[in-house]
This record gives sequence, C-alpha cells and structure tokens, in this order.
Amino acid sequence: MSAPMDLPKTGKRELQKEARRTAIIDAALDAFTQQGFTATKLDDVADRAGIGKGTIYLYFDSKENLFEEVVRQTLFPIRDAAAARLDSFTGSASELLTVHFSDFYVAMGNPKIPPLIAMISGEALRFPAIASFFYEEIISKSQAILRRIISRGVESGEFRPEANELYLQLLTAPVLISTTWNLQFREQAPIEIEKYMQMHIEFVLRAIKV
Amino acid sequence: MSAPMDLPKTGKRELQKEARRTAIIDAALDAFTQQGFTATKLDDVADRAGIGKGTIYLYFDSKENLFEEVVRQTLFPIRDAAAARLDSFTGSASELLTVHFSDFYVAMGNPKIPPLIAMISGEALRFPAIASFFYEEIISKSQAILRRIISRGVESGEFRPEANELYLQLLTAPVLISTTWNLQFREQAPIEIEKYMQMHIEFVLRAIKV
Amino acid sequence: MSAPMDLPKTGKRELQKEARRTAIIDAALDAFTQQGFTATKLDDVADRAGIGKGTIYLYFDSKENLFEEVVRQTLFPIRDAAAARLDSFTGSASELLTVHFSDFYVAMGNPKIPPLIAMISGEALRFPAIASFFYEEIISKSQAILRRIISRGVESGEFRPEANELYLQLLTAPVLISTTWNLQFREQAPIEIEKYMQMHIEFVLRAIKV
Amino acid sequence: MSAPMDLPKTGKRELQKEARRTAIIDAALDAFTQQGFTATKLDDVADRAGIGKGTIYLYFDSKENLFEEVVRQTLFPIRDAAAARLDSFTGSASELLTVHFSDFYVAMGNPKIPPLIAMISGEALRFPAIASFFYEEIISKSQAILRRIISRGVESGEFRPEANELYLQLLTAPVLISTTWNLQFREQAPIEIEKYMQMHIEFVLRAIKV
DNA sequence: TATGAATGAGGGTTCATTCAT
DNA sequence: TATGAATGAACCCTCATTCAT
Repeated sequence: MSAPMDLPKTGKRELQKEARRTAIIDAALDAFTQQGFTATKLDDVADRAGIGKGTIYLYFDSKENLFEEVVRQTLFPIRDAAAARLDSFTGSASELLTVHFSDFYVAMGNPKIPPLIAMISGEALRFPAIASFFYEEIISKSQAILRRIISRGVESGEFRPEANELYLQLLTAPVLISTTWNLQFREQAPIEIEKYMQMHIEFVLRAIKV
Repeated sequence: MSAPMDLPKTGKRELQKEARRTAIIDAALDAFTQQGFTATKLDDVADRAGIGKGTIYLYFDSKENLFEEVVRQTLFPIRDAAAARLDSFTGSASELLTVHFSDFYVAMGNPKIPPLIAMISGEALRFPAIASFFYEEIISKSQAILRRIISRGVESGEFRPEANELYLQLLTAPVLISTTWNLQFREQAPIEIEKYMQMHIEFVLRAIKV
Repeated sequence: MSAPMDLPKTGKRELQKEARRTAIIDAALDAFTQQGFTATKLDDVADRAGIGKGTIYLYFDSKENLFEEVVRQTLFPIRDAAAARLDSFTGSASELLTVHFSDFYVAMGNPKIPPLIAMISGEALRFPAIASFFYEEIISKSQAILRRIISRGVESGEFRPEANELYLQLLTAPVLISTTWNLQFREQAPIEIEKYMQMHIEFVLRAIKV
Repeated sequence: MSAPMDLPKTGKRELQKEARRTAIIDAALDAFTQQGFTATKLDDVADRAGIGKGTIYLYFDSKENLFEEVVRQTLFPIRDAAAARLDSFTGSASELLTVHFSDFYVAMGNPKIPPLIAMISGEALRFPAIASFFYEEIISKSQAILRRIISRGVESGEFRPEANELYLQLLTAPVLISTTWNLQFREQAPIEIEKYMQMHIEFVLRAIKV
C-alpha cells in the first residue's frame, strides 16, 4: 500500500513484526526445552516474550506449528554453517574430520541445543511429523556431509576403504550422547567436553585410518 | 514400605496385591512408552490393567510416582543380568567385550526398552529423581562392568593402556543411538542391528587394541 | 457385575445416574432457550444443574450432543402423545381435527416449548443435523397424523376432496406463529391463545369443509 | 446524528462515508444470514466489505449495534413498498388481498430476507430492541395495511363482517412459515412457492368471503 | 479392598474490541 | 480517516485426583 516496492522488509511495521516473531520463538525455545512440549503452556511462552497470549496466534497457527518453527530457526543455521565449511576447506581428510567434529561440539556448546534435541527425541514418538522433519532437514544433511569427508579420505588413501561402508552413527553417536549426558548426569559425573572431544576424534581416527 | 525386611511376601493377600501391582506397572509401561508421560491417561492404564481407575491410587501415590516405579521395575532385571554374566565368564578380554556388547544389544531388542529410555531422556529434566535413579542403578553399574573388562584387557596386554582413561561413553554411545534411531527414523533409514553391532564391536576393538 | 440380571435400572447407582442425566437436560433446556445455543455456557448449565462442569461430559459427548438430547427429551413425548390420541379417537373428522389442534395448542402452552422451537429455527442453518433430526422426528410425523385426519374427513364427505392436496403448512402455520408471536411481541400485542385457537379452528374448517 | 435534519448528505465526504457504511451493512447482512449472529466474525465482515477490521468501529459502536442497523436497513424498503401499493390500488377487496399477499411472497423471494427473519426470531430473546423495532416498523404497519383491506371488503359486502375481528396472524402465518420452511427443510420436502401461494390465497378467501 | 462417578483447575484457541501508527 | 497488530477475557473440553458406596 505505502511502500514503493516490496523490497525486503524495510518498513518499521515489518521490522517490528519480524522482531516479535523472533521474540516468540526465543521464548518458546526456552519454555519447550525447560519443560517439554506438552508441559509448556502458551501462557508461559507469552509471558516470557512479554506479549499477550493471543498474539502468538498472529504469528503461528498452533502450538505444534510454533514448535516446528522453533526447531527450524534453531537448527537450520547450524546445519548450514557445517555445509559451508565443507566447501571451503582445503587440507587432509583427517584434518577436515577433526574440524567437522570440532564444529559439531561447538554447536552443541550452545546451551539451547542439547535440551532441544532431547526434547525432539522425547516427543518424536507422538509427533512423527517432527521426527520426519528433523530427519530430512538436519540428520540426513549432516550425514551427507560426513559421508563426503570420509570418501575424500578413502580416495586420498588416508582412510581404510571399509570406512565407506560404515554406519555413520558409529562415528557421531558420542557427540549426541555427550550432550544428553551432561543434561541428565552433570551432577553425578560431568563430561569435560574438551577432553572428551579430543578422545573422541582420536578414537574415530584410530578406527578408520589405514 | 511396611515389611520389616523385604522378605518374599507369602500370604495369599500379599501375593494378590503384588500381582495387582505388577499388572498396573505392566499396563503403565505399555501406555507410557506408546504415548509418553504427559499424554498417558490413567484411565487408559486402568483399562489396560483391567481394573478401576481409583484402584491405581491404592498402589501408587500419583502418576509421577507410578512412572518412577515403572522405570525401576523395568530396568532392574537388565542391570542384574549384565552383572551376573561378568562373574562367570572366562576368555579373552576381546571376547568378553564382544559378549558384553552383544548382551547389551539383546537387552535393547526387548521392544519395551528403547521407548522407555527415550522417554526417560525426554522427561529427565522434569524428573530429576528418575535421572538420578537411572544413573545410580543402571548407568554407573553398567560402566563399572565395562571398566573392569577393559582393565582386564589392558592387564593382559590386549588393549592399549590409554584405554583405561577413556570416557566409556565413547564406546557405548552407538548402542543407545541405534535404539533411538530405529525408534525415530525407522521409516526413513532403518538400522540393521545385526550388521550394525558387528561394525560397532570391530570399530571399538580396532580403536583400543594395541 | 453385581446385578443378577440387567432388569430396567433398579440399582441405586442407576437411578442416581438417570436422575443426573435428567437434571442436566432440564438445566440445559432452560439455558439454551434463554440464551440460544452458542451463547449458552456449559459452566452455566452445570451451575443450574448443581453439578461440576466436568460431570456433563460423563453423560454427553459434547455441547452439540447435549443439545440433541434436549430436543429429543422435550419434543418426543409431545409427538408420541399426538400419535396415541389419533388411534383411539372415534368421532367426526371435524371433531378430530378440533381435538388435534387443541392438543397442539396445549403442548405449546408448556412454556419450555416455544423458546425451544424458536431456538431450533435460529440455529438450524448452522446445524443441518439438528434441522434434519427435527424434520424427521417431529415435523414429518406430525404431518402424517394431520394428513390422515383430513383423508378421513374427505372419505366421510365432511371435507372437500381438494383438501387432500393442500400443503399442510397452511393449516398448521398459525399454531407456530402464535407461539413465536407471544415470545417476541407479548409486550406490544399479546395473542390470547384461547380465542385465537377457536378462530383458527373455525377458520380452517370453513376453508376445507364442503 | 449530527445533521440538524436528515437532509440528503451532499458533500463528497458525506457521500463517501455513506457508501462505506452501506458496504459494511451489506457485508454484514451476508455474513449474519449465512452464519447467524454469534458465529459471524467481524474479521469476516471486514473482508467481505474490503476494509480493515478497525474501520467497522468508526461506523458502528459494536457488533450488536451493527446487527441492529443491518436489520433496519434491510427491512425498511420492504415496509415502504407495501404501503405505497395500497394507496394507489383500485379494484375489489379480493383482488387487493390477492395482490397484497402476492407482494408479500415476492418480498420473501429476495434470498436475503428469509434468513434475516429467521435470525431475528432466533436472537429476538437476546435483542429486545430488535424485536421491538421489528414489531413497530414492520409487523404493525404491515398489519394495519391488511386490516384496511379487510375492512374495505367487509364494507363492500365481499367479506363476512366477522373478518374484521380476526387475528390477522391467521391470514399471514403461512407466508412466514413458507420461508422458514424452505430455509430449514428444503432438502427434505421443499415448498413450491407459486403453487403454495395460490393455495394460500384461495384458502384465505374461502374462509373470509361471505 | 475396589470402584467409577464427580470434581474443578487448567490449557489451547477464538474473537470483539482497542489503539498506535 | 483507516488500518491491522495486539490484547485478554471467555469457552469448550480434558484428566489427575478424590470419595461415597
């Protein structure tokens, strides 16, 4: 109506709306990860975001839709960063693998991520759409990257040819477990991520190197 | 609770009560693992157990208490089986490790277990008592066993001395991930457990053998 | 379980339940007719019935289902009474018609009925199921009775043969209009039902007699 | 409201405002008659009128006020048309009565009218002001006209003197019932208005003619 | 001991109304 | 004047828990 052309949101109104949307997602991320999906009250989300309860429905269709957007906004950047890294990297496959896992651990260092992943796992059974979305957008893309790194190593003679056949979960499992662990058992026996990461990478390399 | 020691209940009344209690726990296990904690209705549990809804409250204080008892009752046998095996085994540390992991995978083959573990993870934040119990009774005991196996291997010269320092999660992570995986992503990319297990064991041995 | 046979509800429990059900229907009838379907709050129905809000859902599936039951319980007896009368009546067709309309007006004298019918009309557009149910169970059965009375009169030579072809709404319309009228315009120009009824019957007979 | 007398607004501004007001009323009429008062959302009305939701409140105080204005604006023309006809007519009272009813049925042929009347009936209990307005402006004026026609017929010797005493609802009821009927039971047993109308007029004349 | 009817707090969602732009 | 984003009260329905039988 007023904007001369619809260039990427420049109006005050549009910026406002985008900020609101982000605020709601942030608030929802906190609430969901602290309480789980079902136990989270939209009242609480609204309070955290400093808005009225009805406002949420101006931006999201339902609680489930909000949850999806939370996952999207939070995990997409990580996935995209990992992909970008791969393209620009020059160096040995071992070095690349090291960097890749290191990135992975850094991402998990964001305190919002582990609880989010734990929650997704917990709710996956009752929300197959979430599981599916998570697999397609995050898991399978991550695995593709890792697969390419290993192929590179096999071609260059750094890794044993059998590495190409491995279930990649064998390599990545410790990352996920470490985050879950510190979430649940930090009190009893915390994992020191720095040390754990080094052991993990060495462990993997020893298993797949020629 | 009331018995001076936990001698086996022998009266007809006590047996009857114990059977009822077990029936409720079984029904609750099914319900919880299929629907998650919050989504499970005690009505449903009562129906599955073939009793009235109010009866549940004669045996358990609350839904949360029931959940805790379900976890306890279900995981105890697993823990006990693992400990028993170790004591009676004779053979190389590699063989023992193989058997240990194999047992582990077999336990996870019980279709009730993976959803239970997933659920525990999902609800752990809101049930610290559960997380704590899970750690003390299952995780730490399980790790102790694994630690002893590795020690034996290091002593016998089969495994590298550094193996004694490893975070054991690096070794066991793939087991847990495999169960979670098949729970969530069976549709998209199922893991063949038999093959996966062999790769896993070989992977671990290659990493820790001298 | 306990009753030796399932004879018509004799247990205290069953009587209780039946009484509850009736109490809810009565309360709902009042609320619906005073406020309309949409504007009626189940909270209010519960208060009027002197029960908790959740109790309604032990007896009815939903607000709509409750509405249907209200219509059923309230209008079925009237319909059935009219049918019974017809079978037992001996006398001229004019007399029968007179009695039939008289019964009709008596039924409408029940202060619950007119508002109920007005409400059904008002909500019919948005609840076709209600309209359909109302037609099948009340309207068409009422018309069948009236049709038989007229046939009898034509056969006996009291009524003109063309009467068999008449839209019956021409005969019954004044009954319905009178109830609606006194509902809406009692203040401005009330209809005296007794006088109105006599005029109506005379009016109809004059129009259809030979 | 503000104009000293209700002279036709002539300024450009006033015309614009009047057009907007009319557009809203038209949109609201559609919405109300299709969905009923409570179920109609002002969002929907605004969309139909092609304006913003807030704009409605520049022209009407509330949803209820809008409803009243819709009824007023829609029914005024009908009332006025009926009155005009009478003054100019020359012919027998029977012919005049025929024309009068015929006009009535034509007015009801406007597809907006029957649902509006049904809705008024349905909501009348909660909107006494509407009922009152409806009576004063439409019903009583309409009855006055009919009363004059009958008087003329009695004076001319066409109609029986008792016709002057009749409740006029006995004569007009079938018109209203026919519109309600086709609204609710068109599916089950539609009324053919043309045939129905002829039967109705003949029915009435047979009842009141000498 | 066992039941299941009753309760009522609680939550997701809707929508008339307000108000900053 | 016109907009539409924001609000929050309201409402239907659920379900853990209680309690009379």
